[in-house]
Amino acid sequence: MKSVFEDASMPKKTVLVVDDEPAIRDMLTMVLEAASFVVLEVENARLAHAAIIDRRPDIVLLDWMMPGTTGLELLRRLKRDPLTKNVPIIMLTAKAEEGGKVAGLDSGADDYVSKPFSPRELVARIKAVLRRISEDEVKEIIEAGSLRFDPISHLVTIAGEEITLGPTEYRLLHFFLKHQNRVFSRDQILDFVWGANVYLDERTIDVHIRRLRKSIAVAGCDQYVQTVRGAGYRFSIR
Amino acid sequence: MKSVFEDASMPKKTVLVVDDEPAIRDMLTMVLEAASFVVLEVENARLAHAAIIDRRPDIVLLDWMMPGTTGLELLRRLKRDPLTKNVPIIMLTAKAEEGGKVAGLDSGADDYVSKPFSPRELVARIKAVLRRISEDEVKEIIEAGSLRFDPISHLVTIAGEEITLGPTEYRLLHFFLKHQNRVFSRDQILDFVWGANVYLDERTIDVHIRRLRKSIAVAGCDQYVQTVRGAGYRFSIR
DNA sequence: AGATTGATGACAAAATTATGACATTTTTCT
DNA sequence: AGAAAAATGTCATAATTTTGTCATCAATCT
Repeated sequence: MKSVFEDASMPKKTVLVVDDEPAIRDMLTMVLEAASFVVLEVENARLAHAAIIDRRPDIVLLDWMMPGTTGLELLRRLKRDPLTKNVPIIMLTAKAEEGGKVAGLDSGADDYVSKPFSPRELVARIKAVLRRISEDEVKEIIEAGSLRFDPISHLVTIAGEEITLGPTEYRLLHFFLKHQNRVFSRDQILDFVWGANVYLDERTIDVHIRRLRKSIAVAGCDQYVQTVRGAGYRFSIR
Repeated sequence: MKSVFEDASMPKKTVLVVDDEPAIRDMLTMVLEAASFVVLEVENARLAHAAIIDRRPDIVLLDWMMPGTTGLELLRRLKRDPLTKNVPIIMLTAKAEEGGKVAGLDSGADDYVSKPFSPRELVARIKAVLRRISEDEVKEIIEAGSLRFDPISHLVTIAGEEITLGPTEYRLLHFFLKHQNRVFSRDQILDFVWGANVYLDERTIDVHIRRLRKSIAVAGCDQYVQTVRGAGYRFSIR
């Protein structure tokens, strides 16, 4: 499966690079432009905030360590502002410090890449985040058997009957519906539904699977959520 | 910049170094071990072939210029043999000759590094190849007779009917399907399906063979799993 | 026939998944 | 803001499956 971003007909995505060191900005710009992104550079948090509102980048690469307002501070500010809180952000950190990692993700970063990183890895992460985001933007009704999923009205029905789902179960079901007839390991499910770098006990997935099954256990729809021993779970109407 | 990937939790990858010059082998070994690879060394093509089958390295570094069978020749041979053709290979060449480069890649090398190279570059290339390989690993639908094996949905069907397999039988069948019409000793099967350095009673293989046969005993598919007395087992639809 | 090698059924231990309960955290409502 | 309700992540425990070995029987070879 080729990445959607390699499609020349597709408008290029814009990345905002926020880093105080010109050398690093240059490096990132080179890498990202080679990967067909449009790159914007700013050197501090204030300019970053302005650029995000002004230029509406598709994603922001934010350096953790910056003089003045730190990346973390900016991250929090951005996530608080309704105008900017939907812009995906990838944090760049010098070291994989556990503390920083957790703090950053808790504050809403979509992913986290520690320096030094390989260009290939960075680009892959960016694309992964963008893919996740753009997938969520697809609002089309999905039907599977007697189950009907309507992302627009945020309504799930089985044989006409409305079903109530918690936020997580809703996302989980949406994910499954978008990728039917395919096994996913718990790891993958975690990545896609919860987001990268979320550390949860693998067993927690089981619990959510159970909750989802319970919720859609009407007309036997819970059978669509299938356990594949030793591999993970699969959604299939057969 | 420091080394990029240092994940102690990952099982170490094994690199086979094929080069006739001891000095170069030593150098490579040092570099690779520093990067947490397990290194195997051999000095010629014949030994290389044996080592690949025997030790199953995750990747091979192959010198272009060698007395006797050249690297290119070995590369072609490896890519022709179904048993070895999936092992990723990086060619090492003395100079970046355009011609050689093209020939090597055309013959199936996964990447190409020209000497002299920086240790960091070499390690980066190796990791890049390993990542690429593991990403698009074996998710191809395989059909044999009325049997259909779909790794994507993790589904095995015979004449349309779904078959249930335990994890081990599933892997065993997958292995057989990828290497049809070829006898494997129990030792080899153990290595391929259970993984190297796993000690199990040889008779256990028999039991799993039987379980696999029983599971696919629909439309006579169990006959595909053939006993080769004194040698091992073979999967063949004839 | 005697010796080897493979096939099978039975088991108990090990591994994996399902579930119900609970403490917290987040959201919603008043 | 404060109370009430909903949602979440973890556990401990139960329910299922899977797996490695054995003991025994069958087939093949010398």
